[in-house]
Amino acid sequence: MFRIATWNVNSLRVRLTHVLDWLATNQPDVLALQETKMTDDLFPVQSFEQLGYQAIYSGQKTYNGVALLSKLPLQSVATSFPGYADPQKRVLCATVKKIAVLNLYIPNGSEVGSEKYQYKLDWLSQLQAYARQLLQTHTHCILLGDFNIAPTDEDVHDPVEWQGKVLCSEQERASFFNLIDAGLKDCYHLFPRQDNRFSWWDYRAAGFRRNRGLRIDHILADTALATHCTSCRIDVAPRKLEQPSDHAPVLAEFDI
DNA sequence: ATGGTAGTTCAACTA
Repeated sequence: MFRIATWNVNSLRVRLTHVLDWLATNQPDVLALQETKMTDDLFPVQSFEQLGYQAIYSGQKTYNGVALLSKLPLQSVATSFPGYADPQKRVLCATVKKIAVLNLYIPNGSEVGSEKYQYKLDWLSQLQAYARQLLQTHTHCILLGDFNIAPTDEDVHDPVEWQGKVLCSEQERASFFNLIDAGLKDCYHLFPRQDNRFSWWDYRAAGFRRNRGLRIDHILADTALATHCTSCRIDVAPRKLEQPSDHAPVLAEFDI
């Protein structure tokens, strides 16, 4: 059995006890974190070691930052797409059990047509190339993280309100399905959909209380590995705690 | 038509 999860924690400093509690309860083999918002010298390595997790991380001050926590040995780490120099720390790749695990914090994009949106599209085209490379060079691949893309209207609380907006625009969605077409499955879709189950809710305007959410955090597995997936669920429990992240963790299980 | 909150950092930015 292999259990892997993703969680945008929106500051690991603030969310450390939430993450430690969640690890202790759910016992994933691997947890991918996004938006750690801390430099590597401040990463709380020992807190995770005490729970039996090795940590690798690529962080920066104030923004972004990704990490992988693992009970199993991690190998061949990469912290960027080859040939794409990005000062923003959004990528962390390692192999676990001969699976290439790619932890992603895809840019938000701010607003359709903005400079940040163009950066997102450029970044996504870099991801396309790297994902294809990984799929060719590794028997198994898992891409997971905060994709900042709601793939279809089913993933949006109010598709009319969100139509054409960032996270839902045609170009972003096309890029997501282009990635799927490279040979990946959205593990969430391998099981009956939990109605109106989202992974992110805006802190503003009581987004969570009103379930005004989007499903933008994903776990994708290569088609062969996907046949071994036995569950994939969004865990909203941590979103109900005091001082929660605006994202909920997503957890998938494989019988390998 | 554009606010609402949260985190980092301490005025303004990102989400």
